[in-house]
Amino acid sequence: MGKAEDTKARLERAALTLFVARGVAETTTKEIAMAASVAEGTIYRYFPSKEQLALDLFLRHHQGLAEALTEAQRPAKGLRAKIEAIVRCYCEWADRDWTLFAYHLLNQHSFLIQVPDGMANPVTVVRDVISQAMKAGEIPKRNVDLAAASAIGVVMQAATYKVYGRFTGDLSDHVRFFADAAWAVLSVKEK
Amino acid sequence: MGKAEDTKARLERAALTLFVARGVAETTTKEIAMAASVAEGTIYRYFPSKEQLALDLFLRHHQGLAEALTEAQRPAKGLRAKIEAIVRCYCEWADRDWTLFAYHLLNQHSFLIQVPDGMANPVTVVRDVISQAMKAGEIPKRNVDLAAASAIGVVMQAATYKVYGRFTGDLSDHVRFFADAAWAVLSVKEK
DNA sequence: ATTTTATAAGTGAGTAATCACTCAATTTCA
DNA sequence: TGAAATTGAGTGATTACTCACTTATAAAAT
Repeated sequence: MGKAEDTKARLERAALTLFVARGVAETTTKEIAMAASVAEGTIYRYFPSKEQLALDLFLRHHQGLAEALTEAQRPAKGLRAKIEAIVRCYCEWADRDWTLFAYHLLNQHSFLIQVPDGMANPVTVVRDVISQAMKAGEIPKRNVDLAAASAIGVVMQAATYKVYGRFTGDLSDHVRFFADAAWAVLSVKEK
Repeated sequence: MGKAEDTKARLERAALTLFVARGVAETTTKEIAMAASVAEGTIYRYFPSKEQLALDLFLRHHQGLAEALTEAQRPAKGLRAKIEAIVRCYCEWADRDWTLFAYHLLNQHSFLIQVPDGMANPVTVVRDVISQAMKAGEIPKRNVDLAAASAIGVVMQAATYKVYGRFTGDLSDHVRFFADAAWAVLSVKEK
């Protein structure tokens, strides 16, 4: 890794850690610089602004996750298998870089509206899979967004609880449960 | 309503609306005052600081919701009925004052650690109900926090989607589905 | 090899703007 | 008429960002 790239990576990691620990607005450029062992001015050699740095970090993870989920579910046949593939991929992303994952999870509200049109999107991937399965008659037809939200919530709220420290250990340890639970949610029948 | 109480209520409502629309850190005291049609200084006759105002709003809803959930589930017999009572109560709170609800939902990260020990807590209520049901053998035994997170996620993620505008209409319209889905999550068997 | 030159990387004091909060003066109203 | 409520200009502190300058790196010329 070149010197410049190393500096940029150090800045991103320092910012990430602070953003998760104290929030984006509450983190100062001086703190980021100190944590990365550079002067404040150096930040602006690599990023046009603090906000852009924060957005870059978000979008990179957002797009990367979306593409990984797309690839993960593609070879799987049938909704049940696709769900498991998606859940496994998601949990592995979370466990691989928990700080980045937590940052993405905690700051969706701020950045989701700034996702460029056409950029790969984790939510869309899941929605499309569910929509297909409804058309194919694999699960009961209902409001797709509602069903997707509830199914996704099964995993995301567990991840959120881990961020809050309410439970510990790898998310991946619970892939089977999450997949079964999401499947159960989507299979709920109108009575 | 007295004049002072009216001013205080207007300030709270103005702050709430702005906090949801733009975030707490991004909302200035000047904006809050303008939205409430008072001078900036008036804020400080009713609240010691902007942060305390934000915390007050959060804690009042947090505690109110926890107490309502406790009452709602008490008379219900059996987990299935308790779940439905909890879900219905939660959705009604959301629909009754959506701005306050959205504020609470979007700012848990910042305020949850500041909840005083012993204060009624929505999460604890649900956790206890699930824990009881596991002990009673109504549902399979597993990590209570994990199960609670996934069950709660079914409803909370749907609420989050509504905040993002991904779907519209009252949450209460889907109580039956949420309850069925949460029940299905908790009933998932180890294989 | 040594010096010169060019470019990239890094620095940190300084700047302009913002913002939460104060307080002396004014208005409201019982 | 006195207490309570309100006002808004003022204050001190903070902060994102700039920029003139220094240092490191490497290529080119001698």
